[in-house]
Amino acid sequence: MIRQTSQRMRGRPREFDPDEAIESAMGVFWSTGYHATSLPDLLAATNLSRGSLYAAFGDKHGLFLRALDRYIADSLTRLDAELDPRKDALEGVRACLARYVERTSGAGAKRGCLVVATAMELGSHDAEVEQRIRRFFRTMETRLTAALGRAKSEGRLADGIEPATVARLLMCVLEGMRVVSKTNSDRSASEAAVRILLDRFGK
Amino acid sequence: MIRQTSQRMRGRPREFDPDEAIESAMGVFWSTGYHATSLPDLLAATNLSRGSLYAAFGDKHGLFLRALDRYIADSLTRLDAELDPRKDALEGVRACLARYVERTSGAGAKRGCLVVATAMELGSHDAEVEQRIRRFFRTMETRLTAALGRAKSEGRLADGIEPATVARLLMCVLEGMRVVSKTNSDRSASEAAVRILLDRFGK
DNA sequence: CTATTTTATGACCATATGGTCCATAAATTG
DNA sequence: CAATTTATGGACCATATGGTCATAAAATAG
Repeated sequence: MIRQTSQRMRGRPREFDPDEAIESAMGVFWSTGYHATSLPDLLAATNLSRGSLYAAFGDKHGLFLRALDRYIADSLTRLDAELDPRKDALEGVRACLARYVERTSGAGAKRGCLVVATAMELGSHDAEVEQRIRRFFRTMETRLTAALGRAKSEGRLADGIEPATVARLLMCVLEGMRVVSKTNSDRSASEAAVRILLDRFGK
Repeated sequence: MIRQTSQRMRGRPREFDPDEAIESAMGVFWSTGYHATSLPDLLAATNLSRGSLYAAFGDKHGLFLRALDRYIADSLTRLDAELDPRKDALEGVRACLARYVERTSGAGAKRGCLVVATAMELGSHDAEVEQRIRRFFRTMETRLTAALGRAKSEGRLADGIEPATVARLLMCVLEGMRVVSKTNSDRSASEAAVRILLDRFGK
């Protein structure tokens, strides 16, 4: 079933790129949600026939998991770039907040976030999904805590501010922005809300 | 179709209480989501036959709207009680935050929030739903702004803190808690996050 | 070349879906 | 009582659903 694309294999070669298919499927699930996405939707987006899709990914759920994994990996890659230990820690956190403001403003805002949508739609009904979401949130919170810990050791955090506590607060703020922006993508309000946080917790 | 239960009507009287049916339907939509809830699910929860349900509520979507309206009304009732102008404003905000911490902790946390789930699942695909969610968020933010405005005029807010900005921040924090708590209902983390906010913005 | 292995295609399937309809029951009115 | 109005339950319907399978096509091995 799984094969190395780099090496010459026996049978008829695959005519599509599985990564591209996952990327396309991710887009549909992202804008439409899991249950509201039908097989025909996925076939149209990926340009696959039913048989090919099932042979490659097992079923709709399997494909969804792959798409979710890709979305999460992309998110963490961006987060890692921003919170790179070689860069200024507080500046990294600031960049991260700025990105969320950016993503939840204007036209693209209404698309929301695949992780948040999935957490709400399947969170407590699908163990495989739940585990992935939990792990993602935990990882993100851990990275934020680490960055804030560095900021603190550099004396850049206001007195009495605990990195872990602020990290949890930021998690709520960031994921909350994705919810609120579904019906209100006013950029300046988000910017002000984020600025007030940095003003009060940094120094 | 719509009739006054208080007044005597001509034909056979209804054998069920529509409000109870809406309440039951709300429960199912709340734990299961819109698309994942089937007609049989709703019939079982409400103890109605198909005919009765369709006669009373039009269709699944109509019933959902009624359930959503009820959920929103309940939420705003609680919010109003907490932010009652006759009570201490900052204390009211504190109570509101405490209630969200409560709701997102322990066993019941994983049920999430019907508004947040709906915003993510149907937000940008269903105009009637979107309007309701937008209005709810707008109302909630307005009430928080008003309460914070009162707190400020009583000198209970830290210097340079804008009520509208904090209200938006609180919106994100509160709705974000509902997302994060789907996979992590650790109470103490939420408590600490909320406390840090009150410590820094109140006085 | 033939045999083998793998993929692609789309017809096909069983079932679940939301929604409609109607015969019957039950209550009210005159 | 008869007539009227409404509610009920469930049979029924068209369609959409996720999923399977037989066959054809393309590549390699010998």
